[in-house]
Amino acid sequence: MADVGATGAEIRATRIEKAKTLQAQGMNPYAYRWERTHTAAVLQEKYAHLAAGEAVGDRVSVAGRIMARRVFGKLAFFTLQDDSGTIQLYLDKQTISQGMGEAAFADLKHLTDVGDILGAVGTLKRTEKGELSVVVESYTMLTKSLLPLPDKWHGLTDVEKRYRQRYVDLIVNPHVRDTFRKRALITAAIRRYLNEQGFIEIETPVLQAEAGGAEARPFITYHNTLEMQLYLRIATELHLKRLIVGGFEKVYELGRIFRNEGISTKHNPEFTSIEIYQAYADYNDMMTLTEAIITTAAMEVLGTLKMTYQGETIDLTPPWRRVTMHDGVLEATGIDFRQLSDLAAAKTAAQKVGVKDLDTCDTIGRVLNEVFEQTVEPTLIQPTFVLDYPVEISPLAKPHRSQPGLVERFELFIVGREHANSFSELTDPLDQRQRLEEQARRKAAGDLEAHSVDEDFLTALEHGMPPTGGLGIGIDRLVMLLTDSPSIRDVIAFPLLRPESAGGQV
RNA sequence: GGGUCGCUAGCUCAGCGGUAGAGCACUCGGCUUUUAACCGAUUGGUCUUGGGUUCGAAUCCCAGGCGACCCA
Repeated sequence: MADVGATGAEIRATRIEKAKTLQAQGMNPYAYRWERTHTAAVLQEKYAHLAAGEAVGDRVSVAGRIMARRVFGKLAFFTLQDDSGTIQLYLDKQTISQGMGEAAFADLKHLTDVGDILGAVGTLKRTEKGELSVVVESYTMLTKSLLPLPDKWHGLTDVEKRYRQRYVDLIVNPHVRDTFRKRALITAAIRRYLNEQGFIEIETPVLQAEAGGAEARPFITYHNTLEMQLYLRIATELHLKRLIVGGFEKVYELGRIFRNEGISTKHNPEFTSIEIYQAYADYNDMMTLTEAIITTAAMEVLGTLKMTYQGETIDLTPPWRRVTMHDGVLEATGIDFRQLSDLAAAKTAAQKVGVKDLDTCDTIGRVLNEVFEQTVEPTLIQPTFVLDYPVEISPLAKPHRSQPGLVERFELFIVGREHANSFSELTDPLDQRQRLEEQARRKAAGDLEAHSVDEDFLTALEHGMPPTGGLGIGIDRLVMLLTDSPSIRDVIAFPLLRPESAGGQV
């Protein structure tokens, strides 16, 4: 193995040789199991009291990946990383020779690399420099790594490589593992809270004959035996409502949604939402529930409701501000849409305050929404419920009990982004049919995101759905908020990327 | 969809018309208290792909690929 170079291929070849050498010495470089007594974090805590230079005879067994090697003539220090943290291995020639024979220390120097997964048995001591260490009596190669890890100091920073090779990102960037641990804590805390409140989680179909429940373009797939086109769900709404019709009074589903739309720092084609439906409740109850869920999640991972996101201070302490869409727009622009009854006048007023892209707005309500999105949304940094949306952009929401032309709907905004969407659900089957048929007309006229008519859903409503409050929360955005992550790709383990080999290789 | 920027050694980056560079990693030698260990010696490249301009292209031009950011 003399004269090896340092290209990736050469490093790999060298390591394969090392694995063969280990094998020839009777050590399987791909072991079956390891009996571990302690994780790194448990050791660090249990022996926190050891003073520098102090040693104890307790024999422990650890395992993990070698993240750093500092090798001297007859002494070496390895940093071993496991799921819980890191622990230093103190490897001196004399101790290892006693445990494993004369050649063991030289083998350690020549046959192990950063990246290998090692098991080690030994006693504990805190070195004179203050690092808790396992004084190794014997070690075992558990897995020989063939590929080098990124630069130990700079790590892996290339975002494309981080997403494409997330396993490397996770090995060398500890905060990435933290983010996904927190994501798991958040979803677990939300489920625990809802279960305690008497909600049950029911899984509804991902494959659907009609993709309904939201304004979005679906993914299309094909079932061979049925010989039919199917859609991946764009929402869980219409099936969860069927369950309310069926007599469940508190249901939810936390799961994957698919929308065939653009990719950005805030959008991944598959993402996770939770939708929650509660019989005999309205959107006011849902606001309280939203506050409870998000504060529960925040306390779980942050332990406080006062937090920062990308340098901005956010206070999640309820109750959160509530403002109607009309009042929000009036505040931001001086335009009072309640005084406007003419589409052209509404557009003129909107243009006057710098709102663009009004061409497709064919009703005053849609103009209002456009003005809201462009002038108010980005300013809603602290948690804010925006209430009472135009009926034409809310085809599944119940008409407002006192405001004609509006529905009982709110969206929650934090750091200028939508985090939740909720209605007093529309339960009148005839009104619902009219609204969906209007959507179907828009779809026929070329609106790719318009709702489709789901006849079975309408039939369910005709059997009678109790008054119901519904709520959807975007889990990825919530995790972004609570982990201070700037991009949705930071909270999705394997975000969708175009394959490197795709396209016009000549 | 439009604009801007990026892609050079395993990793992080220089080089911007004249023989392809550094640090870390790798390999070899030395070293029993390191933690970005240190000292010494090597080694490592289809400069994202394809065209073009030029005596000469990593560098300039055109087109493609992949990504990042901003805008829609």
